Amino acid sequence: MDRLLQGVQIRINEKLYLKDPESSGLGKKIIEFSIQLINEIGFESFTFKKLGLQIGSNESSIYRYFENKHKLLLYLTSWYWGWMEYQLVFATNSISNPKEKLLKSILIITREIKEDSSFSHINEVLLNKIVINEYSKSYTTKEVDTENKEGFYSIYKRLVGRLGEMISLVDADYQYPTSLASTILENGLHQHFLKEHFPSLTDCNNQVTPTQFLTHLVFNTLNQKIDE
Amino acid sequence: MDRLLQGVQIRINEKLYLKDPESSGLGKKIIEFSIQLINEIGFESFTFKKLGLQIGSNESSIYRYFENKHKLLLYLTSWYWGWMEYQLVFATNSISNPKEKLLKSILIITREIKEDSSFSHINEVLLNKIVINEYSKSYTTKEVDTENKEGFYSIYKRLVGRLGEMISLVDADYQYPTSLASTILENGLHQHFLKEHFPSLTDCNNQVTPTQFLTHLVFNTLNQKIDE
DNA sequence: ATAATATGATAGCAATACTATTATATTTGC
DNA sequence: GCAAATATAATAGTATTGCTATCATATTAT
Repeated sequence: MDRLLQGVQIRINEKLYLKDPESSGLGKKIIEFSIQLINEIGFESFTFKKLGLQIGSNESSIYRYFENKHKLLLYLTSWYWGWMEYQLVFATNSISNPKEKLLKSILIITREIKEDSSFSHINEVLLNKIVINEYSKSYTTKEVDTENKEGFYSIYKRLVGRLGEMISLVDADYQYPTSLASTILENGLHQHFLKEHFPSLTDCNNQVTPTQFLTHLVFNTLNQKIDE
Repeated sequence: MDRLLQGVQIRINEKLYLKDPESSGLGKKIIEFSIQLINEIGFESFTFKKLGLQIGSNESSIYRYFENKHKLLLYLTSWYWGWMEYQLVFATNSISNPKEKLLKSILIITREIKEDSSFSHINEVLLNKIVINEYSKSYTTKEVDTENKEGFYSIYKRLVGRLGEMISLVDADYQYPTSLASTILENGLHQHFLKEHFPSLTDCNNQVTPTQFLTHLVFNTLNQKIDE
């Protein structure tokens, strides 16, 4: 994974930024340290002023890259889903058996990110935590419908689409492939969240992973055995 | 349902308010109109000042009932889950067949609330929409662990517990009853959200309900046929 | 009628979420 | 290597938010 990604750039909707953060040192610092700071203090308390302080830069300079922190969150999460999509396609491309392919996809999507692939200034371990804790805030706003039209969620939607297709390839008669796909994505995050903050609301723990739960759920729903 | 509920009060954690909103006319107005206003403008834009304006009351008076809008949201959503629990217990109490009981429970939990039971100042149709759109904000905060210890989520947790037990009664060997229960609760809301804002991410629509999707999911997962 | 309590009005304060302006670096193009 | 262009920094300012405090005026209870 590592080496290969160095040549790949994840394409983010251009309307999410005023100036491409990948185009300068300051831009990259904004991305790198916003991930750290959001993790530390949470998205609500996070401000451009505090970020400026952290990176020894000025609030006004950050505003030249992003209109506001909401757009920054959309940028970060889009990057995450783009990265996820890349991993998914890369790892499953060569698999022809539909069941095996779906199995692998569920693993990639629902596993915990434990090591930074360190191909860039983006720490995927921390970004994964941000997505677990804050992703829902990016779409539970009054502006969601206009922002959806602007294409701010298109990478995520594409990912759900890919997963839905894989489900249909395993069972063409299954009636809810898209709902099941979105459930895997969303519940994958949610079980990780519960494991951390509400252990009494999940069976996942250090022994049992969200991947196991969801793999069992999906394959039983599709009336398939997991044969290897 | 209607008549009976008039004699029942939903018990909310006392730490969520400074003064019980059920204890006065102003308190009830706060609840009634906060539900309306949050629905109209969204939780982010909602402020006590705006609410005061709506009910012809003063910002400072509202602060005598609730410390802040976050506590108010916790109050409203706790009420919702308490109401849901009441409906669940009431409707399934007399059912002895475990499968039938679970089937009914899934229906109650995942159905759309279409009519106001109008036994009080609380509009359940609007409150259901708030829960769909804003519930995740009540727990995706940096304070979630302390607030959890204070018992602010206890009603929701009890509800997941009840559902998990019902699942185990259908299939005692199933390994993930609690995760499945929390998935039903959470994904029930999420599919409704997707139906409204991201129709391409769900198979649910005017013909297909989240209830159908989740019923199929749960019973297949438990390797059960839905026999009636 | 008086005392207690609830509500309303007003003021004020620190932080947020910006925008605007001007000054100073840094980069680039010739 | 220098001027011009561009990027960043510093400072100031504004409306709004999220409160707290104080005092005045209703309302209710005894």
